Amino acid sequence: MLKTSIQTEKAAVILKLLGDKTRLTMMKLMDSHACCVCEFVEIFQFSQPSISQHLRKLKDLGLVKEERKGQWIFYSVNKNNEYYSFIKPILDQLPSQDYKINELEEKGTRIICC
Amino acid sequence: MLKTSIQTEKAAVILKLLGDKTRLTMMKLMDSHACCVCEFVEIFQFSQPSISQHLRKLKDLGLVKEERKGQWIFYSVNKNNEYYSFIKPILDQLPSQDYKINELEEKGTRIICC
DNA sequence: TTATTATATAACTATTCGCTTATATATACA
DNA sequence: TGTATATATAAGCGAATAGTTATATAATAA
Repeated sequence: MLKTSIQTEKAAVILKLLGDKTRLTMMKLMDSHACCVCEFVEIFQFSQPSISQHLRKLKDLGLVKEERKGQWIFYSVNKNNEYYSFIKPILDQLPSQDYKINELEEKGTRIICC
Repeated sequence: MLKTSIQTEKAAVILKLLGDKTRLTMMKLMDSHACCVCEFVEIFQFSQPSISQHLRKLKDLGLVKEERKGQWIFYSVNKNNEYYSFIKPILDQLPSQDYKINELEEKGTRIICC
């Protein structure tokens, strides 16, 4: 059953997290692709700790999940999270970021593991 | 025609504004009622300037509109704004705040003008 | 006119935020 | 084992945020 309501306070916390261009773009990307930290570093041109800290915040709220594959840790949107139905309509309205993945592939820096 | 996409940067700015419990609650209220500053002061128990500043931010983005009626200025969600279709699904998932209006009416502090 | 009420703006402050660099941890590989 | 690669954490710093108080502006009422 679709969740139709969410605590206002929780909603505000989630929206604040999504209210950062970097995190919002990451979420849009991770909604359709599992990505690792080094890919985000390449895409956003921020330091690796900066990317890790963004992911940490998203993970702390349960919005993303991580899966280690060898030396890499792949992050993706946690679609089993109870708030996924809240954020999905938001992500769906955002322009696709797939071209960023394509750019990685063209540069040969896309990580495809296992 | 429904707008199905929004610039990522603009979306982030809007979500950041909505990512504050006070503003988010105000937006939910104003989606169904026109409210004036003094009512919000009563509801949230913040100073009048604090409320005015929140409304100013929402107005600067075009998310709300104002209408002066005598000594009061009534604020409501601007449903003609190009981003309304972006925020509407968010507001719709939030719990109703109508009880706050009811409380004002019971206390006799609800402003109904003209 | 003068006083009152409603709202806006300015200035200030404590806290939060998002980045940085430095360092620690964990895995892969020679 | 030692070295390189990937990621996480800690500490620090400047900018942004959300509240406050003081003051200005605008409409109403006496």
